[in-house]
Amino acid sequence: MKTSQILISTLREAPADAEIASHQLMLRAGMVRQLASGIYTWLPLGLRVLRKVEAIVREEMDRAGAQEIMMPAIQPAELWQESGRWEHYGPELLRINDRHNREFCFGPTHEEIITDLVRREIRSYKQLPVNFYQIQTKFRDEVRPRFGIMRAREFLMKDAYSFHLNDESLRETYDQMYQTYSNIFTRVGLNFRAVIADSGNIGGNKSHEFHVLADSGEDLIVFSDKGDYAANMEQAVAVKPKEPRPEATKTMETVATPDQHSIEEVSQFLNVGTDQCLKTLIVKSEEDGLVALVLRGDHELNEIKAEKLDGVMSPLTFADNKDIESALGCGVGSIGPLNISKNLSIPVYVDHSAGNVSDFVCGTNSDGKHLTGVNWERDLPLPTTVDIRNVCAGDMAEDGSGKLVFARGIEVGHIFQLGTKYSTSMKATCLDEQGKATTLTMGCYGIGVSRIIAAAIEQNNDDKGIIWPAAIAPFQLALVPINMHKSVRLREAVTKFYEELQEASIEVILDDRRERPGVMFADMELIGIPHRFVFSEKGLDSGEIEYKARTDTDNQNISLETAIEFIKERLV
RNA sequence: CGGGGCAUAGCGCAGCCUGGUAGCGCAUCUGCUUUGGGAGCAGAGGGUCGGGGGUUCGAAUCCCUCUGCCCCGACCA
Repeated sequence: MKTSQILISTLREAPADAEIASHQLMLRAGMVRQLASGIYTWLPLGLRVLRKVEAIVREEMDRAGAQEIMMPAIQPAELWQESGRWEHYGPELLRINDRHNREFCFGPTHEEIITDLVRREIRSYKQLPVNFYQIQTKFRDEVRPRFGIMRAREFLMKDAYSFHLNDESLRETYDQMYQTYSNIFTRVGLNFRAVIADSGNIGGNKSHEFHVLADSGEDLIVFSDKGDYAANMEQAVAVKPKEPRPEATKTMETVATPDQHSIEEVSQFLNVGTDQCLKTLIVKSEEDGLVALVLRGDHELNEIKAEKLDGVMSPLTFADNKDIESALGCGVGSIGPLNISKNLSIPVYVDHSAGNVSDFVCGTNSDGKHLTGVNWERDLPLPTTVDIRNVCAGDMAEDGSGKLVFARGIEVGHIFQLGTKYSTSMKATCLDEQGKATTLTMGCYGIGVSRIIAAAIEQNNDDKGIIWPAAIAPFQLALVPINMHKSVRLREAVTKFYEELQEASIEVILDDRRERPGVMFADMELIGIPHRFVFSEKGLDSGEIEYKARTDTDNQNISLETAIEFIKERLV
């Protein structure tokens, strides 16, 4: 390809809207252009990258025995009503009506469609297991699209759905997909990590997210500094403290704490650590009542964990000030666990760590005073403790292999053992060996194909621009001739070399624009081509051309004779 | 959904406070010169100042309204 044949639309300055590196560079390098919030056009260069990623995903999925299909982007409401998600999915689901005023949606995911297909087409256990996938445009009307292609509303996704007669078969395919995903992200050239993820509401199911590690990542992931344990923040288990609770040494006293509300204020006022204070959060229960959650003052509530507790409303909803005033007779800053279950008969859940503090400070359920020297079991009963907090850096990993460290990640893949959630509601069955109708069990596996590109740039860029991993670069090699228009000899030598490279199936882009060298260098670096040859009159005299990898700091001269061999070695 | 900000040429911005026929840099086009890290000179084109309404002799500028885009937040006891 020559630059005269492909749109090179580079920008010297980043558009003011773009914040993070990948967004700025994709715009500056002419990979994408925004049409509306979260909706992008892919320009020729960007599309070449997208197709590369797609090809890798497709190859690995095919290798794993999955079958490619393509389902409609527009889906009828009936199927979503059948699964129950027409009501539950919320405003992220873009709903549309056709000319007959029938209801449809633009697919944010395809469980309903594939389940409908499979219940019609798959009759016998002999056809199982089966794994269908597609690479297709999705639309999710995100609360807040941001960071360009990273969190777009319209985006390209690979989604796969497997169907099985039993859980054992599901686990096999799940493990295979885990391996396939690792292969894909390794081939793309990403530094990634698989982490344990939220397994949803269906018990016993497993889920892993694949995260590309990057400081700009929206997700917080934690992993063991020594072992294999890795999880996302929502899911990371805060283990129960091993050491026993210290003995009580103080007597319980009520102290005046005028106008001290937050944990910070109270701990400073009383000159005790925040880890010696307990905070009591009041959330709504399923039956329109209240539930108390008790945490150490220095710990954060994990809402995902909390909303799974018996009786707690899901999604987690904090009680508002009015409810608290009327139920407890005090402001939010003065709540304490003492007598709360006895007097108000609301359930109390105590976090493991909070249950392990002695001589603690807490609210009294009346404004202007707090209790000090409070101790579990002596002053109030300690219920069975639960895990309802976010882990902290330095906590012990769940598998005991080491201490937890934090990193930021960009979620590029998610695999999930769905179970029978959709096959039950949509009655997807097939006949087993005994000729009996059996509900299928299901797995689903997603990859954010377009997001991979943003993630790759986040991990690979410098002040000059993008540095593509070789596997997804739009071109492998840039040919930059200097003053080609002034020298017939140079033009002929470059053209001959270019044709030889094409013969050798090397993906080369020849910069045949009549630009000054600096412009061509800057553009090829911004676009992120991994390798570069420079041709000049001077070099031809000695039969040499200049080579520089995108990541090199210096040029090296190599013989034109051996240049093709030279580059071939570097492209393997 | 709540809060904040922005909207002037393809991109980046100034002008607005204090109303008087719209400007800078880059990019684009033409010519000449130049040619190893985003060239120089000369010239040219390109704007319903996001839309609508109002005030005024006169609105990019003041007022109202709508729309779009960006950012932050949605863990507080």
